[in-house]
Amino acid sequence: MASIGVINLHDPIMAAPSPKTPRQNPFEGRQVHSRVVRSGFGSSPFVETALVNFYAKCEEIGFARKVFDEIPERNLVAWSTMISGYSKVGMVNEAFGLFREMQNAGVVPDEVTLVSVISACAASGALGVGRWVHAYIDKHLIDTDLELSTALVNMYAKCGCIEKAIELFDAMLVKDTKAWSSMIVGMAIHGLEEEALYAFSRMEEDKVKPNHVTFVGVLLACAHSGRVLVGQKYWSNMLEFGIEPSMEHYGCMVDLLCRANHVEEACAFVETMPIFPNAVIWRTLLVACKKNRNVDKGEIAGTRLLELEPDNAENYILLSSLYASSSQWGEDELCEETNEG
DNA sequence: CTAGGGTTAG
Repeated sequence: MASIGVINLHDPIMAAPSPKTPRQNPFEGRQVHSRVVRSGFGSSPFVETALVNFYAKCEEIGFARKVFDEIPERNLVAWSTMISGYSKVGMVNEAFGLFREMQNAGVVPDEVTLVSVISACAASGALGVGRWVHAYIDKHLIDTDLELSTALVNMYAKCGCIEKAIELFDAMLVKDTKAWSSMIVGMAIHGLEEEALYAFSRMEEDKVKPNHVTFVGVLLACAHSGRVLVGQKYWSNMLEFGIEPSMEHYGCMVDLLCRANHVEEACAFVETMPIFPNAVIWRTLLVACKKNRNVDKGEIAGTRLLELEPDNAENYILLSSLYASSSQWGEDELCEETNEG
């Protein structure tokens, strides 16, 4: 009997620096896949499912499906893996379709399967499906563990039912970082800024450590409610936690400063970014510059924006309205101004 | 005991 030594860690292929996630190295994974098939381990349900999962995580969803389709006896875990893969890459219709196929095949979903289905509902705003799954959970007495509860809270929040999300969240006995984050982000996107910030303070009292997603919610709440100083305080707080700001965090801060009409400060803040600002950041700045009639800064933002998204017609309209807003058009000036450009 | 799950700005 061949040992697992077929996959030899001293082999040149396997000895390459190990990536943090499979996503970063689909190439090596395919080498392993090839070896798996040749070594005869391909018929193990564990190996088959791991391969489906691997390809899905590499966003090679077509390969994942191919391996899945070739599994002779698909069990619950195999179905769940494929549904999860579709859900994660945003192919929600495929996720729903496969969930239906799975039930038609007589495979009964468990809480792990339903987390992926609920997550697909949240991503697509499919409240009807989400409610159906929730009813299914209640009817079949499926264990609503931490992950499933969090998925439900997130789904209701994303689908506009913030009261339902809060109700479920309050009923949870154990809440971890992801549960709190879902709730805080949900409150923030629903304009419940006070509640979001209060939830954050309760989270601290409960000694649950916030992460980068938690701070997206907190900063969002500050931006939406115009709390510039509070937002800046949380920004420092985030850095103290050793959380490296991501594009989303910078986006929230730019939004925070721009909404408060601190345009110059927002521009200066963007200058300090160690990562290249994306189109959302430049667009936020451009809109603020337009509103504050700051053509100089607006032009810079507009130029960067057009470099990043030359095919987005909206950007050209924004930039033209920047010039329009600054020229203070009156009846007499109209001709002069238009002749200039 | 080994294969599947939740949170991220506009």
